Amino acid sequence: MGRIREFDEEKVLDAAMQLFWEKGYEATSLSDLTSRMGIQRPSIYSAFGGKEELFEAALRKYTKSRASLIRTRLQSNPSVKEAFHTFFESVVDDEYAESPRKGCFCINTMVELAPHDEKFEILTREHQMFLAVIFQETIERGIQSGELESGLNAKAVSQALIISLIGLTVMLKSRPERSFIDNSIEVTLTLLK
Amino acid sequence: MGRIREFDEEKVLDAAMQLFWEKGYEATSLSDLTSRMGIQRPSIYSAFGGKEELFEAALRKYTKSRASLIRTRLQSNPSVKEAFHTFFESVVDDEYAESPRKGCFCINTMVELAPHDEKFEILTREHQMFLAVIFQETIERGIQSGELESGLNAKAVSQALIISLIGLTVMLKSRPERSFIDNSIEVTLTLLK
DNA sequence: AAAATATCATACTAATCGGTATGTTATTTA
DNA sequence: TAAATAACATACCGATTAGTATGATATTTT
Repeated sequence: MGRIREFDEEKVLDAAMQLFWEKGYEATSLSDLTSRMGIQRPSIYSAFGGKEELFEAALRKYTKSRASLIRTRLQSNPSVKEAFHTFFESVVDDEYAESPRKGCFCINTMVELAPHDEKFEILTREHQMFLAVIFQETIERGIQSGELESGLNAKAVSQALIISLIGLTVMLKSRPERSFIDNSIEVTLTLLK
Repeated sequence: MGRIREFDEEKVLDAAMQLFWEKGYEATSLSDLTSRMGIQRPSIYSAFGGKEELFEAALRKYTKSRASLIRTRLQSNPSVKEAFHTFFESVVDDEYAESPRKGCFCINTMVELAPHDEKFEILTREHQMFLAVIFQETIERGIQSGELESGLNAKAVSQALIISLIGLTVMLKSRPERSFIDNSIEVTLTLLK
């Protein structure tokens, strides 16, 4: 078997994820990566293949954990309206607390790589579709509990909320006044009737 | 005065704009620029200053023309609801026709540069604020004509629509099914009551 | 213990990056 | 027409890029 690996693959992948998330693909160099991951260049290549494969692995790790976090947050509140409101505001709070504003790794990738690389086009689209399903299930729960109108188009509304969430996340990068964001959330969530 | 400039500054700036719009700042090299602009490297530096200044000039040109286009489109329809619907769908149509999907130059910059460069944070934010005002004026026109309810919060709704437009534009880069987008627009525009 | 194997760190590669120095050509001013 | 000026094209700069060859080190298998 030979010498045993000295670094924790999950830990260094996590470090790479943070870096790619913050700076994007092109602007992150292998030197940046080696210093942040704490391992040497050839170790990256033997463990992950190359810069692009490492990026893909980091993105997959991100989307997986992100989807599970969102599902958990939405399920943790019996009121669907409150659940969405709390969730949207928590996204905003988290982002306002951060500098620089990293936004969402998947959305960043959608903008930077999806138009030029089908692999990332598919990966990012499927993540958004997955989130849309989580939203839809949550809305359907609200309809069944009687909190939301039975005539509500759960699918269409969930898709509109996904679009709004993306827009919010992107807009936050330009550091708008908080009222702009809060107004938008307030108005958009009136779609949950 | 010396020798006269052989290239049209507006034309080469337009070529640079197209390139930055399509590939972003980092992924666009000086070699890409010289071949697309049809001028030599030192000409870029003497006319614009450098890569970053050229990028900023290109972005300013973009935001200026974009805002004026949007204003025109929204004003061209006496019905405010129809105006927004037609406008949103035209954005989608334009993007579906394009390959690769360039999206919005300002939004791309918001994602790539705004978090790391205050100059672009401000520039992109102010463009969105400007668009929000155009939206608001349009909504207020609808209220005055009686097409929209007088109780409508024009400012808040316009901000929500800006957020949705951003989300739409970004989401389109992952080539989602058209129904996803159309559902979102349909639902979101019910905010115009 | 010896052979095999896989990870490690160092140093290197060719290519490309943004930016510039240099000398020539064209135009204006005096 | 001569001097001054500015754009032109070519060729170059040091720095950095992603990726790799090499040899030493550590662990497993035989």
